[in-house]
Amino acid sequence: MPNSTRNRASTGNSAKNSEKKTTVTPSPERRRELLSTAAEVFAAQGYNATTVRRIADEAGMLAGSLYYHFDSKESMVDEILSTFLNELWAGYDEVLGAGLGPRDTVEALVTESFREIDRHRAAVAIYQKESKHLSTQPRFRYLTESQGRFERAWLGALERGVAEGVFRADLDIRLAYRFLRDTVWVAASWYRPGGRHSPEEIARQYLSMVLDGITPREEQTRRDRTQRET
Amino acid sequence: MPNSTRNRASTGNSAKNSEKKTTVTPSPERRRELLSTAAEVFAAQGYNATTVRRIADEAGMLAGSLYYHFDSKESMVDEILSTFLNELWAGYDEVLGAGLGPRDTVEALVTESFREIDRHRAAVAIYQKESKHLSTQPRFRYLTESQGRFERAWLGALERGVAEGVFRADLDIRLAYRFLRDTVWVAASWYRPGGRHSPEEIARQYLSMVLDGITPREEQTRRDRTQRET
DNA sequence: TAACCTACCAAACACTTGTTAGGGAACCCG
DNA sequence: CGGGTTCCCTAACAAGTGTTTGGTAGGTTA
Repeated sequence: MPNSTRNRASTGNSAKNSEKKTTVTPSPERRRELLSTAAEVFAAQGYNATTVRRIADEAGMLAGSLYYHFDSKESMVDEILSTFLNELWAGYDEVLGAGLGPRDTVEALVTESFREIDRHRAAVAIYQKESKHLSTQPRFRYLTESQGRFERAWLGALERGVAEGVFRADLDIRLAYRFLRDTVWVAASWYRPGGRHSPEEIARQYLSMVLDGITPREEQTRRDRTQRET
Repeated sequence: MPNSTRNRASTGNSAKNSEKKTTVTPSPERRRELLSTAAEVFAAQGYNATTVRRIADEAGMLAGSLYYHFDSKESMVDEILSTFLNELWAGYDEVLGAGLGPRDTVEALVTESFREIDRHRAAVAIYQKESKHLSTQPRFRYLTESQGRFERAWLGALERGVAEGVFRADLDIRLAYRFLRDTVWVAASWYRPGGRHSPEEIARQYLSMVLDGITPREEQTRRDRTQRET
């Protein structure tokens, strides 16, 4: 594995820089197609349990043919996860740069997260299951970095919220952060695009539970009681 | 894999029943020790990514020696998960049979869950990551069944709660169920026994967020405002 | 037509995987 | 002492793994 002889330079190109680019140039559209099916299989079976033969099978070709488009199985997850995280942070940065208040920030982040789950369900599922032990490899260091940005963004919003009195003062901030983070992302394990609820609808419900709890508030109690008496 | 010849019957026992019991009898304590380290590795690396050589290494022995105690890698996860689920349901059944009201039931289930996480952190982590694709195999059908009991228990408590007015009437019950279930069990991914918070303490915080939300309620707002003005 | 490029196949290679077979050291029991 | 049991090691096997190599059908270009 470490000393895999770099080949495919048989046409005798410039021998100076050992660029990763192969001499052939697969079409980016086909790459995306294959990555999409690969992501689906990874998400369903788990990364390690998925054989490249299975991916090829799902794509209607043989195992070796995948290596015309990608240079390793690892590169596939890498590309799946990194493109997902790039799009995710594009959305997040927009929210974080909008100068919203803490509560609006939290709401916007949650909503944006569910939109990303809607768009990248498979990638999110992979991220959840595999990021922990993938991030130990230097190649996937960006996973750890992303997690750090994630934490700072959420913790910041929560802290400001507590300071401004829009969030409860008796919250354990770090616990609340993990609570929010987890509740949002685990949805990828059961969410199916095109189902009964739109991402925005699910976000609304989640926010309602997280912000106000599942027990009735004063006003709601009064209103419900009135309704029940009629 | 399908036609692995059943051996180890060379001593010529009664040839009638093909019992799984081997002729040798490893000590149950040693089994538990090995299962504990195996669970730790499974939880950290994932089941498929974990080699039996790695487990043996962690246990200070060689790969083949594990097969004196267990007859397959699959048997190890099986035993880890089933003993965990047995203990879990012992606790759950006690709660469910206590005749509590819906809210007390939910509180007791959550608290019990965190106690189980405290005791079986590794097993819970494995259950989360692997149960989905393990449950497709007939050997692990009990995982699916357990999930069904799980769902009925939670949904029942939630429905009764809504009917009695102790939970909000506008809840999407199934969404709330998944919300509760996930928020509780994902804690196993970051929880470390012996940390700052006891299981009961974490359960209290979680319940506080789930039941009352993270925004201040009327009374709290008033009290906090008073405190801040002093 | 000839040269070339894209996208795949067929077949293998090197390695890792779970698992097995036989043996042997330490210990208990008679 | 001698037989038996417990627990592990050494050494291998067969299947499966990711990956590479060379080839080739079909389309495009000149």
